Amino acid sequence: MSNHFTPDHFTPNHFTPHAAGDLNYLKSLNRSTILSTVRRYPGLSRADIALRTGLTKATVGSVVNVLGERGWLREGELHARGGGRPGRSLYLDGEQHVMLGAEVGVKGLRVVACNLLGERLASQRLDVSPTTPEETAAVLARLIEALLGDPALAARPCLGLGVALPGPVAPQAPILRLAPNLGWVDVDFLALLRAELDAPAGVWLLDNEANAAAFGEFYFIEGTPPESIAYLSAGSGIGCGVVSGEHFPVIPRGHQGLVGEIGHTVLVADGAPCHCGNHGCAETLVSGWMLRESLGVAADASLSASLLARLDEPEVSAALARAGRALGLLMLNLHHTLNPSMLILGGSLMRLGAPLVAPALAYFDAHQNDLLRQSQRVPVKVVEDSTFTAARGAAAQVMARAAIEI
Amino acid sequence: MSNHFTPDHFTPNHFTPHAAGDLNYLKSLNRSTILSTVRRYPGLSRADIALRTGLTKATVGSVVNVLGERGWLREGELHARGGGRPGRSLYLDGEQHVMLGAEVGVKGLRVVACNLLGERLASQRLDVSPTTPEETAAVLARLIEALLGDPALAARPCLGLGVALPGPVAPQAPILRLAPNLGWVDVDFLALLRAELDAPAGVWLLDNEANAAAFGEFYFIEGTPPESIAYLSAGSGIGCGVVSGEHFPVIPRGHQGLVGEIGHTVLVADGAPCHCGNHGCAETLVSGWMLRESLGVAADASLSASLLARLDEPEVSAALARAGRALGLLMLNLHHTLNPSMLILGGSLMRLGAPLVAPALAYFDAHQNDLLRQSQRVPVKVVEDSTFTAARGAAAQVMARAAIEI
DNA sequence: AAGAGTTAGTAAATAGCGTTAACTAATTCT
DNA sequence: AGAATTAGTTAACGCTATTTACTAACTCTT
Repeated sequence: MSNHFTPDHFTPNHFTPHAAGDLNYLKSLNRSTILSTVRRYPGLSRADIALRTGLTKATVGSVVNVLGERGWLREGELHARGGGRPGRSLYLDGEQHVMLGAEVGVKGLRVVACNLLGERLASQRLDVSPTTPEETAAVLARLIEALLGDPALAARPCLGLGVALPGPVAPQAPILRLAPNLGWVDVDFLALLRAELDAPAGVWLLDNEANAAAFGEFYFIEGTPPESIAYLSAGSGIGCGVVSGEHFPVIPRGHQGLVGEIGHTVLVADGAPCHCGNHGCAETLVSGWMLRESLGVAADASLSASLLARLDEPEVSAALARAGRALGLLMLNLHHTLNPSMLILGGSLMRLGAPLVAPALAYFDAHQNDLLRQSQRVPVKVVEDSTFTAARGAAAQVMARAAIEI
Repeated sequence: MSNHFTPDHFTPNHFTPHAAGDLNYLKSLNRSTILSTVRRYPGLSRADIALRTGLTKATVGSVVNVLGERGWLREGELHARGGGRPGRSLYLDGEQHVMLGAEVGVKGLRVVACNLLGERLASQRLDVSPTTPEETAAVLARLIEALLGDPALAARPCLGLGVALPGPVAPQAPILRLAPNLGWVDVDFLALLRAELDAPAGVWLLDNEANAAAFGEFYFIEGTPPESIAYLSAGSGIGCGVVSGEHFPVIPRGHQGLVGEIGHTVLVADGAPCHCGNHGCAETLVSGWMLRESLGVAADASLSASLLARLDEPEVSAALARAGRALGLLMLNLHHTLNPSMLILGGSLMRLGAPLVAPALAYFDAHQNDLLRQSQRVPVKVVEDSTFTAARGAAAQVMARAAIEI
């Protein structure tokens, strides 16, 4: 029978049947659904899960017990609802498996190890700008080895490794297409990494930084899960990842992996030249590289620290306000094209804080049109420190994939 | 067991498991997969289908035979490939079932009846501008009754009725949210229609015009099926529908049904006022209503006929060229946000022909950036006459839904 | 304090799915 | 005419979730 879990790297959990299914598919579908129900609603009992998923108590019971034996679920306290026999609450087990996640950013490398709850167990960072893909893979490999040096961590079963890169990834194969801010083109980064590293068994995945971050924020979100989110990543460049799907979150990627490349939507016809070869892109109005160039911040200096120290210069504060309004406009356009039910702002530019973010939110609020006003204001969440967000998101993708391959 | 086929009106064929599945689900999944394989590749044999879907010959054979008995499939000629026993080719049966589709447009009403091949068996049109929702429903009901007056048509089993409207539809319920160009707000059009019409049994669906058109163009496309398409509908307003998914085409709608509302992306910060209550939207640069207003075409006159007759006026040809370039820019932005693998241009503005379309295509070609140049140019198809495109698309959605409910 | 009532969870029997393996059918090639 | 090859069907089989009946564990009532 055809395999629903072929390692299309880009569909770590894309459960939409792209093929027919057999009984194994059904089994895996239901096991994953149960697992995701516990992830989204920690503390449910077997009976609660049966009610929510539509499966019978018998099915849920047997699946839950298997997942318990394999270290994915643990039982917790008894419910106290009154009535009859109390249900036993179920949780993802944070003490067994781990996933590794890594990010290659324009300004540094990040590596994390997470448990099934998305909690960071350990992390490593190196604030150097990547050079060639080969050298970067070697450095990242050493960083991962350092992380796995912790014997407590190395003793846990590892589900795999996810890597996030600052550029679109081909939808058909785990290959970086183009990273304008690194100067990389068509890089098979996982192969380079594999040459340097044996370490984690399991799935190896590659994704765009914004997609990875979006996935992680959606997958491990606390409270009532939203239908979908968009993670707007504002750093050296501007990108955006979208995730939706309750049990099997999907990242739309499009034909060339360009879904959410809103930094290169043209806002000024024949405007200022952009790194991408076009003119008047959103990145020419708001982005790390544009602020750096226009305000003269050295490549090796911290953009946020430099600019926050110069806030009294009218030129600087005006530039940040202008960039903030452009960001607000991008947020509006995002809602008329990808229309998420929640917007998360992240990326290194968020460290600039209110001088950038306040004008963005104000513009966004002030320019809602009739279409948007028809329904409740879409919530916006700001992640001030997203140092490990993309790396953790890559780890989340590993978990999602592993969960359907159990 | 929970029902995977709950009439979420907006997921006529959204087969992504949003719930666990039982054996019925599996059965329906495979039956639909086989059906869609025949739709996409007419003339395959049972053995071909088995190879393509991964199902066994035994399963395919039994399912195909049932679908034949129920009037969905018919057998055709024998293959002539040499080798062993020739396979018998299979086709969707165009002689049995019909689906009805309707469109309420700013300039008129359209109704069609299609067979399973998407062929138009009959149609009706009425070139009047809709007034109130109630009156429009009554007029449309009479039009549908007129269509069903044909006894040959009325004798066929009908799968249902799909209706397309010029505005975003709520993702949770079949309700029109807002049609700026009709002045309608929160209209339950299917209920109004039901009050006037008993006629077709089966599924009743409601969708946005661009989504419906996109669905139909994708569902009934000839030749090698693309992974995804975007249908850019340029009429009184500018909208866009996206469809992807080989066996179970999905229309992303987003939280408020605003996916693809690119006509209201802001391209000029604080630009000209738009019907939507904002300023500087794409529709202020290219749209039927904007051309009408700026070039002084009466509301009851045909926009394309009027302007084509005035092409020698420099003001008119310059305005069309300007609008065309804006359309080209929108096409570019579309590729950096929704990134379809094929772009189809439709809508009433296409009747303007080369004076509008040529500048659009030229701009699109000339401004491809490095990201787009990384891969093959995305094909663009122009539908000159899209009178019945949306109505047929609505009918296609009915078929897709019916196919999983067999 | 004991029993009724209620809900959680388990166990065994059952119906239905796709697969497997063996078959028949229909063509071409030698 | 027979071997080889491919298409399609049939019956037995293993596995799935369900159904039905049961046991377990609590609260509430009397």
